[in-house]
Amino acid sequence: MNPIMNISQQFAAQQYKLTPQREAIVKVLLDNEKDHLSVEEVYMMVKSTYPHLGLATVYRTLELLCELHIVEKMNFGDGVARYDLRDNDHDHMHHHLICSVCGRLEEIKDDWLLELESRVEREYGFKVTDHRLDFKGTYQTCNRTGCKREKDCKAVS
Amino acid sequence: MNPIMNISQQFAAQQYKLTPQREAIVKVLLDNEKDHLSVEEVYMMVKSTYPHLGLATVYRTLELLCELHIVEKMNFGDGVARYDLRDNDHDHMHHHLICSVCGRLEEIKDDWLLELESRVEREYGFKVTDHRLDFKGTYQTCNRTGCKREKDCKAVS
DNA sequence: AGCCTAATTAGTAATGGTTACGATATAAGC
DNA sequence: GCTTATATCGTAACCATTACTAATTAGGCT
Repeated sequence: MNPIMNISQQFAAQQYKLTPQREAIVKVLLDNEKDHLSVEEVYMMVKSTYPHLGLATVYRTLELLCELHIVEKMNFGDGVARYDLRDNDHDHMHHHLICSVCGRLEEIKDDWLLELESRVEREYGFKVTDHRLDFKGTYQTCNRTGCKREKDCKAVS
Repeated sequence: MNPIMNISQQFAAQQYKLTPQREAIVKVLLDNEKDHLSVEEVYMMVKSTYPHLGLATVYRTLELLCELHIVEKMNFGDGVARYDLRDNDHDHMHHHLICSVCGRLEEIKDDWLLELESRVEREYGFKVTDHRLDFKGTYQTCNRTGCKREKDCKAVS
């Protein structure tokens, strides 16, 4: 099914109105589904096709999309929240590689933690509903020189 | 070795001065090593034994401790940075359980990811230097009723 | 097609965590 | 003790986010 139709139906089903602003924002997310856009980035991109748009609307819409499980809000320690479209099938299951050299952020669309989650349940009596797994490091193709300490310390892991 | 002596040596080794303020802050961290204190929490606790203390000093000191690898800065999505003492032996290796019901945050002092890290290196050409693994869910002892959606959406995962 | 009304938006002010800054104080080496 | 680079204090500035108000609009109803 056309993803925008799908999302539009989810809006209607919960009595949310599908305004042109919301539609434009969703379209930007779909066009950039590989990225993890910040609010400011989404704002800028939507502005180019819909110049009359308030920043607060972007905040409100992304929060709404989060509530509808259409996007996931996350924080990579650069001081801004970022949003990622959720897969219908894999739900919350993906991990990240964050390169200290080039800053690239790659997504691994796999769930490697099923084994560990059952172990947590067994050993700690803790039923996992969601998880987060990020790896920080460097790509072998990114030959690095010098010390990266400062950059790493400013960020929150 | 006395941990405060150890840290004091690390300060000296890098020509940082061991001021009473810094010592008081480190002492609070050592006294609460199970917790993940926020800046404000550290500030309050140090104030009780060292009333004449500026908030900015706490920020600066915690950043310094992070630079020296004595603490780790992290973000659990509640809007404030939190700091955790690093083990000398296990370095960055620990995971978290975060309970949606009671808000409890438990640390797992184990490294379950060595296998996955070598897999990342093999399959993605990515050399891991650090990682983060958090599980969200509920303790079986926390019987829950109702919907938790809203709370989860406000937070960043 | 044209109302009605609750939902939505724009614009901006307020908030709150964090950082920057200038003047004062102080730890450590001589 | 004196010197000086370093650290502290208090506060103002900063910036992402949220709250608020008046004006607009989508969608249901006739």
